[in-house]
Amino acid sequence: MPDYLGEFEQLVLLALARLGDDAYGVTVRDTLAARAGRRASFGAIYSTLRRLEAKGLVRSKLGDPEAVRGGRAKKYVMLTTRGRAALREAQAAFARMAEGVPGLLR
Amino acid sequence: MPDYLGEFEQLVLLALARLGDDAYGVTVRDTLAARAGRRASFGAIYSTLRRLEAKGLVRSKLGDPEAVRGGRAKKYVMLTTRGRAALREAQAAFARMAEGVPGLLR
DNA sequence: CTTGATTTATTGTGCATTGTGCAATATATA
DNA sequence: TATATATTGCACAATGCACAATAAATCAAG
Repeated sequence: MPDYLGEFEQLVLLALARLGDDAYGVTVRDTLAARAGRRASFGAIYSTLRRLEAKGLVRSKLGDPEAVRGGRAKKYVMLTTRGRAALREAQAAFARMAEGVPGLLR
Repeated sequence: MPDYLGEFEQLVLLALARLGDDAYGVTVRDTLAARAGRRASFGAIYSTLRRLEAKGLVRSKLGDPEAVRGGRAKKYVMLTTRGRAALREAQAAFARMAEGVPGLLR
């Protein structure tokens, strides 16, 4: 198991951080599309969430079904402490690399 | 060929942007170690550079050998316009995802 | 009411792409 | 021939990705 987060893993973790309590497959996908401009399939998203959970960077909790058509129980996902730390460090590494480099406008 | 840059690809491109004229295998490796804290093998670096060049994100030019022991010609590498644009967009996607999220201190 | 259609949600799976390092090779000076 | 710097050639592991299948809910005939 490597120490580093992949690019898509980082995007998914950022989506979780952003979504807080309302993070599950569909909202993660929508957030990625809306903010990152990234149209990912559910397969991509759920596979990644599964791997992140296996690494202990994310945990999940099954919600209650809702009384609407198709209201199957959602699997809510959230960052663990380790997950938040890993994300922070990965983003910090990018920031250190980009710091002071002209033409990148962060 | 995917549209998106991997995590290590982005780090390497950032190293190139930072190094400017003096980017080749060894300096890229040193920059990654010094700024990102990432100790990558030369195999990792050269493979990635090769793939980035195949995608047209990077170009290279063989330098002149130097009159020092082991002064074999270096292969200098630089970002193409497309490479710089791809890097900028990839970093911007992260920035948009991270924008306004507490606990990430960018 | 009960059975199939429809809707939201997640899982299973296989393959493509990226990440990684070891060993080999190339090319210079000593 | 030895030694130092630099690059290449693999082989394999990890991540990225989407299609199809499955699950679990409500709706709507008949």
